[in-house]
Amino acid sequence: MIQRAPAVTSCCPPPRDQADLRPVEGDEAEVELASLAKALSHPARVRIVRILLRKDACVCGDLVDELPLAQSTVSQHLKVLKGAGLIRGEVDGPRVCYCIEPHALRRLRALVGALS
Amino acid sequence: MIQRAPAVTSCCPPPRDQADLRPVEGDEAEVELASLAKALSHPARVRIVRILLRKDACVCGDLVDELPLAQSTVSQHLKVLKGAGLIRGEVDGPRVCYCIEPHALRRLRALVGALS
DNA sequence: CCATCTAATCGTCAAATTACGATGATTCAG
DNA sequence: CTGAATCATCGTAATTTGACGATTAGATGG
Repeated sequence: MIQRAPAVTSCCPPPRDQADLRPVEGDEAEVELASLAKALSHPARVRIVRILLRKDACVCGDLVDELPLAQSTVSQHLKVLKGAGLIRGEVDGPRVCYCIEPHALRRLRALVGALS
Repeated sequence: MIQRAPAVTSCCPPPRDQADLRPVEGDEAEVELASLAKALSHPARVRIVRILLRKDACVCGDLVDELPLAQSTVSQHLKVLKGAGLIRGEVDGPRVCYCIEPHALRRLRALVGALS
């Protein structure tokens, strides 16, 4: 059992809501959807997103405890999610605090929703 | 310019609407979302889905004409989409007629929508 | 039957993905 | 300053992906 300092509440305040005016169709939208889908194309990454959503606040290495993967592997998955813009990481002392990027999820919903 | 016989209208009649009772959370849902996302994790496959949606009816080798890819590559992408359950292919004489599997798209929307 | 057309499959290659342990960088406690 | 803790990065190996040309399998038309 590893002890850790209590989680900081909301080290990643949700950014201001803002409408996304980019189109949901066309070549760019297709590449964008493919990119977001690729980030979610691995069960571990879907799980990370779910954990971050559930905990609402941001966790850091707790993710490693929740996943049956090595720390370096989790770090790689986090990098992929961050690269796609789905999460954000904020340095908080020796830890890094990850949280969902809400507008990226909204964008994903919009793009998937446009597949009608 | 390649001439082809006129497209058959609706060789893939949409199946009966039916509510999907499977949960949108939990391990299975995560694997399912990852699987669907993986199918859409390539721009060519997103494009194929969009084309099939736009044409509403099902096209076959016309997809090859619309994509800057070799026939065998398109066939592979179609196989991936079919494997994920997103499209269906029906043999129509010497051709194969592909169309969207609407309930799979609904399922995808539900799973993505559950990422709240 | 035979030639043709369509689409799937095979074989191949380069590149990307996924996983891990080891190593580095950074921060904090003492 | 030192050591411990946390996390990123590196190096590596196994697997998968994506692309293509060539070939195979079926169906149609003559």
